[in-house]
Amino acid sequence: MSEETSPPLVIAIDVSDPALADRLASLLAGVAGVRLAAPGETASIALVSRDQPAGERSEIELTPRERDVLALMAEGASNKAIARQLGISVHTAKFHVSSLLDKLDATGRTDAVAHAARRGVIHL
Amino acid sequence: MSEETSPPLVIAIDVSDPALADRLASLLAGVAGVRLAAPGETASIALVSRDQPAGERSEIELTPRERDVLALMAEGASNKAIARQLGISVHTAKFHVSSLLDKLDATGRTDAVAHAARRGVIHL
DNA sequence: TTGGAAACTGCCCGGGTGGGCAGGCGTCAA
DNA sequence: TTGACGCCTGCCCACCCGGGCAGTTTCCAA
Repeated sequence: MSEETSPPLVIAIDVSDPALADRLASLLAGVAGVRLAAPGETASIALVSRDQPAGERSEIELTPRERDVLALMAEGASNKAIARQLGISVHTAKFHVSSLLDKLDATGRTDAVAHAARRGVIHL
Repeated sequence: MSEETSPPLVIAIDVSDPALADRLASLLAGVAGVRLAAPGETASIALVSRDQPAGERSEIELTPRERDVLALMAEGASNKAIARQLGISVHTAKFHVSSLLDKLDATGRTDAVAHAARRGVIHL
């Protein structure tokens, strides 16, 4: 073979804005070692849009501790598990969870991680 | 290039595999019109990993009813709420939830929607 | 110094959750 | 016909969850 150091990266463009998608496509077209995925092809890497609709930059303000708790919640951790892994009491874990539900405008922990994921606060 | 027709695209690399992330970074470094986001900077576009762990292309098989229940779970609905909206008993709702926990290999409903989202079974 | 925010802990309690048990029905393929 | 499967229902029970109450400490800014 012609000694490929590594197989070309297959990249999918998953951007709703057509103009931006087009621009990305032409930019990547000239890059060696990269190939754009055919429609329907399973790519290993994707280019995705990351900004909120521009009016909704609702950077929900979470404290460091709340982020810790939120991350564990997204792993399905119970209050007891959160407490153990963070070295705090169950009561404190519940305290943080309660704040999270409040800030994320959620009715329960499942709703909370779903909201957080939707708003880009966490990445699943 | 007499003039910049548009500002450079700020791209974030959000890939867990360090080697792959590195490769992407060096590939993109030489592309005109593209700039890599600084750590913490809010990028408009992100490169994300898209493939399952390669052995686990597990198109998890859910029954139609299970998809209904899963969608409601992702909205934070309780078993009672699921039952009411689907016109079934709470027991049946619990039955479907239980099947979902099993199929999604989750420890609880929060874990279930997180897993489903990660595996692309649902979109948040 | 005073105040506020973050983080932490405790107790109580109604309701939700998850697991186990034991069934029912209709459909569809072997 | 017999089985498998999806879908449905019921009861029991230990445990978890979320909300309310009240309190502590530390740290930082006004």
